[in-house]
Amino acid sequence: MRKSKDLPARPRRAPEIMPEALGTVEGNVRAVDRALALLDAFREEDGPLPLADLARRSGLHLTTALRLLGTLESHGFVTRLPAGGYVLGATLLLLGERFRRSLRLDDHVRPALERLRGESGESATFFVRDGDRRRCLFRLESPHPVRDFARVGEMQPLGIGGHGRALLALDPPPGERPRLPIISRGERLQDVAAIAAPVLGAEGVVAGSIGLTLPLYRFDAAAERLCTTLVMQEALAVTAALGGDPAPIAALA
Amino acid sequence: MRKSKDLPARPRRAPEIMPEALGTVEGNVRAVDRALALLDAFREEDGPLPLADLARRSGLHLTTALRLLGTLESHGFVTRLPAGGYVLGATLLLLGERFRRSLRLDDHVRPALERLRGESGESATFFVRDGDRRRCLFRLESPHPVRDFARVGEMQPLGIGGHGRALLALDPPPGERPRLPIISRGERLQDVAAIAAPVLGAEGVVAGSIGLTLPLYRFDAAAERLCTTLVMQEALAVTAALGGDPAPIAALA
DNA sequence: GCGGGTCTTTCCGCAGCATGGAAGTGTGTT
DNA sequence: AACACACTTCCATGCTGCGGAAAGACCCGC
Repeated sequence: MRKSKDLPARPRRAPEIMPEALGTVEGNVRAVDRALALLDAFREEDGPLPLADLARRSGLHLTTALRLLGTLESHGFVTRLPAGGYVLGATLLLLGERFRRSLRLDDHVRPALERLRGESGESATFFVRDGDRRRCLFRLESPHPVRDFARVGEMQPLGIGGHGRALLALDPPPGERPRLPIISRGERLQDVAAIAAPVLGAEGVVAGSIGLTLPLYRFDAAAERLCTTLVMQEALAVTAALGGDPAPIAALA
Repeated sequence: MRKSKDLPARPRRAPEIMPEALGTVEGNVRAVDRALALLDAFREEDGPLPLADLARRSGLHLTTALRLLGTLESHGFVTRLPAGGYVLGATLLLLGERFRRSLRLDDHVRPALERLRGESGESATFFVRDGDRRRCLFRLESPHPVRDFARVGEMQPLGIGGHGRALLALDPPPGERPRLPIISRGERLQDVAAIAAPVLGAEGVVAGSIGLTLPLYRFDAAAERLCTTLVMQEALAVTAALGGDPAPIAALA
């Protein structure tokens, strides 16, 4: 028995992946794929979307979109307005919070961000690595009328920008030795400065990156001194709170 | 043609709804229903869940759960940990924020909550009506070590508790005339006080309810005076900011 | 080491389900 | 009125998701 062992190694799945007219990935349940595509069709700023728009955006037949939306609605993933049109549903808020909570960062990160913003008056943000990018997990807006923009949940590139470099700072390319906190001036976004430092978790891996962002014109020598101090202080504090070892961070200060 | 018109009116769908062993609602796409049930299977505090647990909780066959989770994963709705087990995925955070943003309340409600908490030192919360219940949309935690609990996204009953009554205060039962803000002492939760007032949107309908909650033992006469003032002030301010008419609220002060 | 347990994954034939065309209803516009 | 458009219902078809079976992976305790 265990004949499969004797057979020559064979690809796990049919290798002839056809060119795929639609975005349906091999091995996925089509109906679910399409339903999730409908959720993705809600882009940033649009209000209620009519059925026809949603069907068009997701490339689905009207009938199909209607049926899927009905199912999504019965679970609270979308809401159908009496006036007509669909919006995202409240269940997403619940699950989104549940996701964030499952990372167990709220308790320590949120207060740290509040201290940062409180003492600097600038926007405070926390990113985590997500694959080969980074994702904004927490964000407190500066009270200033002029400020940069970023949204919770958003993805940004790794390796560039204050947080983008901070997340990699503890595994630098050979020969380099970054200084913490990372200071970026107009690096990813023009006219925006960022001061960021990595945070270590209990397992010794980088848990995320904490920092401040502000318009470049406000980032004078005094602001730099203040932000540098504050960010390092909180990076060390959060690391300690998470049970991590502050030494690798302090070593690069 | 159109023979159906000549037939006697018949129920739109087969009326013999079978007892439904599973929770699959009539007229829904089964595969999607099940996939969403899997997401719901992630309850509050549990860490990574193995496939078998998820299948059990949602009443699905192992094979089915595996397939659906694969699809969910490819859209970032769940993440499979290298160590084994599934957790909710980051896409939910994005969509959850997008949902909240679609209500267009952030800009005015969040700063108001910050002022409330700043001046009172207690937890500030904003609820909206959701069907015949209410849902916590925003929440800022008090810095006090002793405080009540509530989570963003959570549902609570209408008609009871400070916010539960505030949401109904402008459509009172005949003969009653509630006073604003609503003050609740240990009404829904023992030992918790709540001070809440409704907020009106541009259409003249109740947009939500804003208020403070604190442990009852801290709610003395001085605290009551302060909280009452603050909550009314912010309820009026947010109403004005949303383009609503403050008069109905002020009239009940 | 062996054997029993649980969890995970692949494979595959069948049935039932999701699919999309067609036609119906309804609302607003010319 | 006639049209255009958005939404909804109905239904036959054939494809797709289903779950049984079995193999693999890994953990135990003996």
